[in-house]
Amino acid sequence: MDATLLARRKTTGHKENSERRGGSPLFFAPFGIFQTFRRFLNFLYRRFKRATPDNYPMLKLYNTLTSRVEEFQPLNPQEARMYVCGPTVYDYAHIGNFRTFLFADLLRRYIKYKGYRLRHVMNITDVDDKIIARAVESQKPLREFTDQYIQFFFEDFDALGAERPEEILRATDHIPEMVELIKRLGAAGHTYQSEGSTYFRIAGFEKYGRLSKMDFEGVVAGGSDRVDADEYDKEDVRDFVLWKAAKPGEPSWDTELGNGRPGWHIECSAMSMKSLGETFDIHSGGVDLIFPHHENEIAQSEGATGKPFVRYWVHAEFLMVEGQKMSKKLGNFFTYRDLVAKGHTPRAIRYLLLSAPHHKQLNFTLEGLRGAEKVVERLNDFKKRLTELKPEAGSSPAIAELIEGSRRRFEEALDDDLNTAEALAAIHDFARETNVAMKGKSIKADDQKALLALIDRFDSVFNIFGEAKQELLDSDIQALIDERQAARAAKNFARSDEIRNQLTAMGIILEDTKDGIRWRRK
RNA sequence: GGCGGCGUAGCCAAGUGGUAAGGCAGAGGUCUGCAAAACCUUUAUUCAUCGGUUCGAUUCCGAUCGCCGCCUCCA
Repeated sequence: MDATLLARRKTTGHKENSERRGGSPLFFAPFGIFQTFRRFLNFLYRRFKRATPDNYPMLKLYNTLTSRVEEFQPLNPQEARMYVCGPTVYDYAHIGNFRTFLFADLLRRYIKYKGYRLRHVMNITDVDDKIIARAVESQKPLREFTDQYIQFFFEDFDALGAERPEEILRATDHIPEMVELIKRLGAAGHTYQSEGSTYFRIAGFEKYGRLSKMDFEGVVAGGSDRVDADEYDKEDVRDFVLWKAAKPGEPSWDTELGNGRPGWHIECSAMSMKSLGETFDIHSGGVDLIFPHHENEIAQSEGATGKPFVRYWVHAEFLMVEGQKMSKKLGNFFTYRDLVAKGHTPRAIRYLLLSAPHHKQLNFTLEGLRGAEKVVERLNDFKKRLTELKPEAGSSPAIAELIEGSRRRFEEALDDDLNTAEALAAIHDFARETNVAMKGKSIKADDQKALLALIDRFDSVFNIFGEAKQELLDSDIQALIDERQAARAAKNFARSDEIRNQLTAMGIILEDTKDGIRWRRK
C-alpha cells in the first residue's frame, strides 16, 4: 500500500474509509494538517493574485492567430473596430449560421458593456458561384434574387435579438474598391493573369498559412483531383482567384481587370479596410472560414499594405446536431423559421445558441431547446415579479452585496474569453437568491431599483429576459377572474377550477399568491 | 495522410493541481382548498480507459479506445 493510495483514500472518504480498512483515524491526522496548511497557502495566494493590479478586469479573448488568450486592447482606445463575415445570401440562414452571428452579437454587446465605442462592420456576400446558379435557376436578376434573401436574413437576425452592426456592406456595391485593391496587389508583384482571370501568387507571400497553422510542404501543383476543372490554369494549386473572367450568361463587371467578377475572398479585404482602416482590432467568423477564407484575406490585405491586417482573430465553433456539424450540405439543419413553426420562441433559440462558450462545439437538441424555453420563461417571469413588487422605502446591505457579487461574477466570466455558461450560471444564482429575498420581504424600494438595473445590465449583453410590461386583460377575461375569486371566497372550488381551466385553455395562467392573484400568458 | 479539438450525471453543459458550477428532466418536501409559481432537499465517491508525475489529477504527461472539425464551397 503506497502513500499515493493512502492519500487518495483520505481525500475521497471520511471516517468510513479508514475504519473499513481497520486503521485509526489518527493515522491520517498528519496528512490532514498538511493538506489544510497547503490549502490555506493556496487560498492566500489566490487572494493576492486577485488583488494584483495586472489582474485588473479586462476582456480576454482567444486569438486564433497566436493560439493564445490575450487581453483585448483596441488600437484606438476610444473605439474598437470589428469585422464579421456575414451571410452568403442564396437561401435562408440556418441556426448554425446564427450561432456565429449571435456570438458576434454577444461580443459586440460586451465590448460596449466594457465601455468602448464600437464600429462593427458586417459584409453580405451577394455574388458567388452558388448565388449565381440559384439566381439563374429562379430566373431573377442577381440583385433582385439576393435582395429577397437579405431581407429574410435580417428578419431572422432582428427576431433573434441581434443588434444591427454599424455598417452592413454588400459586395456588389464595392467592386471599385476590390479592383483598386487587386491593382495594388499587382503593383506589389503578388498577382498574375491567366486566361482573363487574376490570381494571387502564394509563393510570394511568406506568411501564408500562419493563421491556419497549415503546412503546405508536400502539396504539389496539379495531380490532385481537388483542383477545379476551371482552375487548371493556376501556377500553384494554393493560388486563389482574385478576379474571375466573365462567363457567358453570368453577371459581370467591366473593369480595368477585364470583364469579370470578384473572387470570394477579395470582398472582405476590400470592404473591411475601407471601413475600418488597414489595421483593425477584431475579425470574427465561423471556424470553417479560417482556411482558406481568412488566410487569404490576410494575404490580400497584408500583401497590399505591408501592415498587420487584424490584431485579434476570434472564431466561433460549430453548432452540432447528433454529433455532426449542422450544414446545408448534410441536410441536418434547422432554420430559424423551422423552429418557430414548431412553436419555439426566438428568445429561447437565442438563449440556447449562447448558452455554451463560442470556442466549443455545441450540441443542438430539441430537448435542449425545450429546456431553454423554460429557462427564458422563468427569467422573464422573475423580472416581471420583481417589477411588480411594491416595497417600502429604504435599502438593505445584503441586497447591495448580492448585486455586487453577482455583477462581479458575471463580468469575470465574460472577461474570460466570453464564458457564457459561467455568466448564465451567475444570472441563475442571482435570480434564485433574489427570489428568496422577495419571499422574505427583505427587498426595499432602492434595492428593487438596483436589482432591476442589474438585470438590464445583464440583458444589455444577453438580451434574454424580455420586457416586463404591464398588460391589461380584456374585460371578459377580467370578469372571469373576478367570478373565480368570488367562487373561491364562497369555497365553490368546482366552479373556480372550472374557470381556471377555461382560462388556461385561453392561454392565461393563474397563480394564487398571498398578495393576491397573478396571471401570465402561456 | 497532415493539422486542430472533444469524451464530465437521462439530456445540455461549466470548471480547476486541493476534493465536481448552472440549466432541463426525475424524486421527495414547504406553501396552496387543489394547483401554479417560488423555495428547500435529493440525483456523478466521480469527470472514456490504462499507466506515469505529485502529498494530492477530472485538471499535467504518455498510451489506448471512441467521436468531431479543417485540409474543397461552408457560420
